Amino acid sequence: MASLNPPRLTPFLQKMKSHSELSAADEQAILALPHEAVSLSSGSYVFREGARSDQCAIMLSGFTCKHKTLPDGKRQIVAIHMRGDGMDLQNALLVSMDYSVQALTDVELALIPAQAVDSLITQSASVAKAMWVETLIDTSVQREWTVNVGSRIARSRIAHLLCELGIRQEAAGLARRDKYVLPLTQEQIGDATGLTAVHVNRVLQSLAAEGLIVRNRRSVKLPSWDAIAQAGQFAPDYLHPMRVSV
Amino acid sequence: MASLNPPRLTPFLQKMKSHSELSAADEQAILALPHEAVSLSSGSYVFREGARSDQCAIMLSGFTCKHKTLPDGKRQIVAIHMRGDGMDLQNALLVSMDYSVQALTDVELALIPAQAVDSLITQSASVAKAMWVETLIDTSVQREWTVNVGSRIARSRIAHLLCELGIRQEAAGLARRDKYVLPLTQEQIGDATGLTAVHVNRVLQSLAAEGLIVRNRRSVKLPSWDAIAQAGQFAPDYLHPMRVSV
DNA sequence: CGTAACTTTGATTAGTATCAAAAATGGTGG
DNA sequence: CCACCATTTTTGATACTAATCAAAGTTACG
Repeated sequence: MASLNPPRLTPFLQKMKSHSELSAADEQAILALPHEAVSLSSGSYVFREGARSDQCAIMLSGFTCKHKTLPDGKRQIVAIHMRGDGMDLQNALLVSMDYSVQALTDVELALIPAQAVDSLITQSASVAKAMWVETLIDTSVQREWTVNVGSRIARSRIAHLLCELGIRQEAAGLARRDKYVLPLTQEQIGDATGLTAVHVNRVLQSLAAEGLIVRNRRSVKLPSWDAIAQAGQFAPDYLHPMRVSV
Repeated sequence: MASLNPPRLTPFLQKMKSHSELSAADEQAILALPHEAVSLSSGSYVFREGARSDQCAIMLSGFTCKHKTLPDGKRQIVAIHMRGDGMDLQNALLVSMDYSVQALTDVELALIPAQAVDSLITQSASVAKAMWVETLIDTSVQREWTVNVGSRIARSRIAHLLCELGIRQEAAGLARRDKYVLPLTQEQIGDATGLTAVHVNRVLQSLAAEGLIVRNRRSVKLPSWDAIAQAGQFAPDYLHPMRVSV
């Protein structure tokens, strides 16, 4: 189960270290967390709404999203996860999940027994704090998503999402903020921004016409960061200590 | 500064105990947190966007909201707080705030030096976990707010908000879920749901005409819980271990 | 009692959803 | 490597929800 060579959890550790001080012992303990590496193909579910899980998941590669489905069939994507992100750390402590996690691309992730996380944070106060900070940042990002879908017009919502994905991919060492692989279909962009796929398509075309984005298959270029950031009212503070290091 | 008689932090402790096991020593330690009780009048600010604070706040009475202001002047309320809620516990660990906290009514709150919270969680792993759970629940609520403004029509958004406020006031021992004081103006309901005050007014009138709500000054009655819950697609699971105990 | 804040009403417009279908793309098996 | 099928993107026409603008009532409050 555990596998230390190569240390799979390194991306997660890096992210933790970007905002928290960890001792060498803490780092070792995190890397030594027992886990199972799992590969899933695009579209498959990591967790399903309402299920109970005793595992925490950490993204190793690819992209997943968290989404909730409404009685009328609508579906809202509430978060996107990429390399280094921990998902459902709360399974270490909580209850049943009120959302699903689905693979947006082929993904690899590490599944950690929730109990192992629980005992680690019991042992180490600094790891516990670091995990807490992870959650605090998640909350902060979630607040900004609420703002995005609640207060911005379609054009800004989409621009904002594109900026966030750029910054986060850059922070994760996956790409440059102004040129990256967009892991979402237009339908999914709609689910994340509270718009229909048709309208997303029209907005993307208009952004392209203005030269704010250049689309090429599944990748986007953002020729002028300032321009797209302004269109999206994007201010990266809410991503917090997610330092950009490329 | 500290004041143990009467123990002001009891509502907060109760909320923590509703989801986490705490030893007698932990309970004492929480109640003994040094703090200053502060009264603010409606409209005044507890924290301001961008400021840095070295204090955590706990609601003792009244209502506050968290909101973010956009460059175009729009404002999105992203959370509402009431008795027992801890706000900005993250100040124990983090950085600058990317939102403001404003009193919706006259409020009393306890201000705790962030450093005191930090040292408490360093000492007690179980308190640290309980604080973490608080944050996890906040995130869960925030996800549901994202869904609310992102995926629901106006009528459902408002109904959902009314249900949440009812359940939470009931859980906090402030009122019954089906009859409580609504601490928001229609403008503020609009800011929380991503609608204009004018439209909120019209939707409230239509909900009243259907008999789903009965308005009387600042209080609401919800004659049929099932009906309003259905209108709002309200499923309380996202509030998690917030047990209802009246 | 007077004023500011809040709620309500009416008329019009703008933004986005909806519906339907065609075009393009991507992956798969023969 | 091509043909085929499913998925995704694109286009067009229309409907509708909610925003906007403006102003009149109403309520709360000092």
